[in-house]
Amino acid sequence: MAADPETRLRADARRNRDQILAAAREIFAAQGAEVPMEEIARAAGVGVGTLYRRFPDRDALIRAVAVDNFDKVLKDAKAAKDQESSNWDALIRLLHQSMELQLSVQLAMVSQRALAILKSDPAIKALRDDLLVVLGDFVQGAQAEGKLRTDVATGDVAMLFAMLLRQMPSKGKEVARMATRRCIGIMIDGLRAGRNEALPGRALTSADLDPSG
Amino acid sequence: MAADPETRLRADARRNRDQILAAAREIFAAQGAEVPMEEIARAAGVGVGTLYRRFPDRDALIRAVAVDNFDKVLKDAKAAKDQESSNWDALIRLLHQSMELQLSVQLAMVSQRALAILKSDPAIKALRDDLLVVLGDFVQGAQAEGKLRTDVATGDVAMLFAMLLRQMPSKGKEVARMATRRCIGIMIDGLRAGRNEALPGRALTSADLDPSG
Amino acid sequence: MAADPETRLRADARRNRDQILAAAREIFAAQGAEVPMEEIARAAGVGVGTLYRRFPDRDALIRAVAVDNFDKVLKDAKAAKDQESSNWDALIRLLHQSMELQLSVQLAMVSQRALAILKSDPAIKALRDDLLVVLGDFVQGAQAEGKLRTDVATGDVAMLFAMLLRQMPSKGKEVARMATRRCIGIMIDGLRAGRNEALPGRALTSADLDPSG
Amino acid sequence: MAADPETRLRADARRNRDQILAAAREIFAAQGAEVPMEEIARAAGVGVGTLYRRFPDRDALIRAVAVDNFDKVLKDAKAAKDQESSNWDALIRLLHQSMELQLSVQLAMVSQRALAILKSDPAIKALRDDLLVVLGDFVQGAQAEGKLRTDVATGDVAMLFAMLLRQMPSKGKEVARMATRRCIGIMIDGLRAGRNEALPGRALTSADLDPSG
DNA sequence: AATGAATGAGGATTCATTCAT
DNA sequence: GATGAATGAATCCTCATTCAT
Repeated sequence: MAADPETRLRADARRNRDQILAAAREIFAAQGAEVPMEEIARAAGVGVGTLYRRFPDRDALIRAVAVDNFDKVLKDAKAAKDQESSNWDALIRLLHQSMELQLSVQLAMVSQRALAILKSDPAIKALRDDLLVVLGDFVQGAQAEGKLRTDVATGDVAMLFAMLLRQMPSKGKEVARMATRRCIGIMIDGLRAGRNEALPGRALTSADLDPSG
Repeated sequence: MAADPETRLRADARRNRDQILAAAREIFAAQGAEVPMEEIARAAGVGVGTLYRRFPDRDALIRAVAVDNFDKVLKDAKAAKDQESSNWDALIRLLHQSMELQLSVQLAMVSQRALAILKSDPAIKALRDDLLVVLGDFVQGAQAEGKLRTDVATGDVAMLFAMLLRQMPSKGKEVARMATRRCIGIMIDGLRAGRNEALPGRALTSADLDPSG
Repeated sequence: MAADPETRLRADARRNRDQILAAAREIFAAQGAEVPMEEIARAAGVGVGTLYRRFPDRDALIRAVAVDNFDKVLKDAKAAKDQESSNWDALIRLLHQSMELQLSVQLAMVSQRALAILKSDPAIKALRDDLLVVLGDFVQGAQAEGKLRTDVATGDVAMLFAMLLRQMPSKGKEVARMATRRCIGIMIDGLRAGRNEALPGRALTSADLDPSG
Repeated sequence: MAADPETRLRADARRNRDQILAAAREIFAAQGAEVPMEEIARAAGVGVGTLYRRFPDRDALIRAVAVDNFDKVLKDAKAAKDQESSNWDALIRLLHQSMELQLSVQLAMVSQRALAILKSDPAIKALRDDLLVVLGDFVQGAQAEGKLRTDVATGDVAMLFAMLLRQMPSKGKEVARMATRRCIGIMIDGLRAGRNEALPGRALTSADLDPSG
């Protein structure tokens, strides 16, 4: 008798949490991270009070959305590693999937505030570090395979990756989608080993991405 | 006695206007378009009242910054056309210069609000259209020269261009600068005529960029 | 479960709304329609936020006060019609009651801004039209009774009425009250059928009051 | 050589002062006393700086407009006294002229702020006192002549007078003008000696008008 | 636990007044 | 003296967060 109601509540609570997270992701992606909390609550079909019960303040919500999404990227990356036959293919697959992830990670880019929040969250940092490790494996592996140009490093690829994680400004969803795909294609061709101009500077490593400097 | 609307008592007034515009550009670029007006005024070394005398509201300021910057990009593009020996070189130069312009055009991408404002300003629209024409010339010219892959069109290049017009999130200015340069290099290699994979979809034209759809 | 838009959680909400309206009426009457919103909120014993939750902006508040008051005048007029034995008596009663209503309708006269707002509100227009109809009945009835001079029409009486709906500037409430009563008495004597000088111009109708010309 | 430039300047200065005063009167009458100083300056065809040189602040300007106008009313009253054959006629003439003065004295009524300012100005107080003396003479004289009802006193008439000094809200200038004239006519009929109902309270004297209580 | 009303601090904007030209 | 640019205090309004129901 005591266990059930609790389980029951948990189910409700989780549903609420998920709805809020989903609504927040969508709205953040569409309008940036500065939307009124009330609007997010409305989109999630709950009252503001409920939203605040789950996420003590806006920062917590932003963090939660970000964790949720980094998590997805990481899962995708790992899946790519497992399922693709070469590192180069895994890398290409990941770049292509980035398109699907636009709605999420772009958060960090769209809002200075969000960026500041994310930088300081250990959970997010951990996920990000994990992701960079996986990406680093891809890069080294693909270079070993002779597919990826050798004058780039993990940081370079991450940068390209980050660049893609934005919404393309264009006529409509269709075009935006195609545009992203084509940009990815061009980038991949630019990354391919073989006939390339020398790049300026030095290869960028994961360490270069740390925004704490 | 004042010859044009840009003379007279403008010793200080013009100076103030320029300072405000410069401060706004920098701050918008660094922190997005939602910074307190007072902060911009402070950065410009004037009182809020002065800021509002020059620009009736935030929208007007955003517009002015955008016009100012599109104007610079366009001037750069024309200079590239005049001074470079081939269209391919002009295109490369323009892509590289885009780095310098990050602080400006990114405005439109960083803030939904800014984007909405810019879309509706005829002056900005005109500048943008001009820019697309110049870019279109480069693209066709460079393809005629055999330097640019022929399965891309103006819209593709504009998209890459737009993608670059953001601030790279990274350790410091130095790294960010290098990162951008390297991304540009990779993109250029991806654009080079010759040995490339087929791109998905169809070549994007200027028309595909029109956000009115 | 909420039956109409005026029930539910309105124990406090409705109380607040009423307090705000009452405070606004009093303050508008005393100091004009330009008082800081904060002062109104304070007088109503609520925070500004609450005021703004109920009335999206100052205009809405002015409108609400005006509607509230026109409503009262109209109710009074209808009561006079029902309870007085003659139209002349009803008219006199209404003129006298106007004194009680000073605090309200004068709004429209005291502030250009308020006037502009009221002119454009359909709800207020409707109430005003209703009031003019009732007044018109009084006028015609009283003339038929031989009590009201026949060279006046509804518009004339409405004008006198409007003139009374102001605060008399004078030593104190007592005197102001008496002054109004005496002015009404003088006007009534001036309106009485019988021994009068001819009035200039033509009788003013309801149509002459329409400020849309 | 020394005298002339000074006289010359005086002429200019006076012209400016008069233009400002005229503009202020018109604008105050039309829009109330809260219009931006800049608007008044513009209407007067001078810069704000000049306005402020003549009138140290808004209050001073309001005071000056009021003095100017009370002065006119007083002159009119004295002229009426001299030129009309009876006190009753002089009183009637004054009431009628009140229409012409609407644009001015209404100042005091339209704005609480203006009222407060006027109350505290000795020059205005003196003019007002003078006016009340003249009006008192009219009243007593007309009662002696058997034309004015004897249950009214100066204060009553001043109240009626004050009531008229507002802009009538109506279709247009024509109608407003006629409405005022007709209201005056009705009031005069109400004031006429003879066949009247008893008024409530007691006759109001000049002392009752003193707003300092 | 869910809801939405209340609060008030924060940021936008206006305008009286001052001051350099 | 005249002008209009600059200043900043005052007021409007929004929205994050808290709390009574």
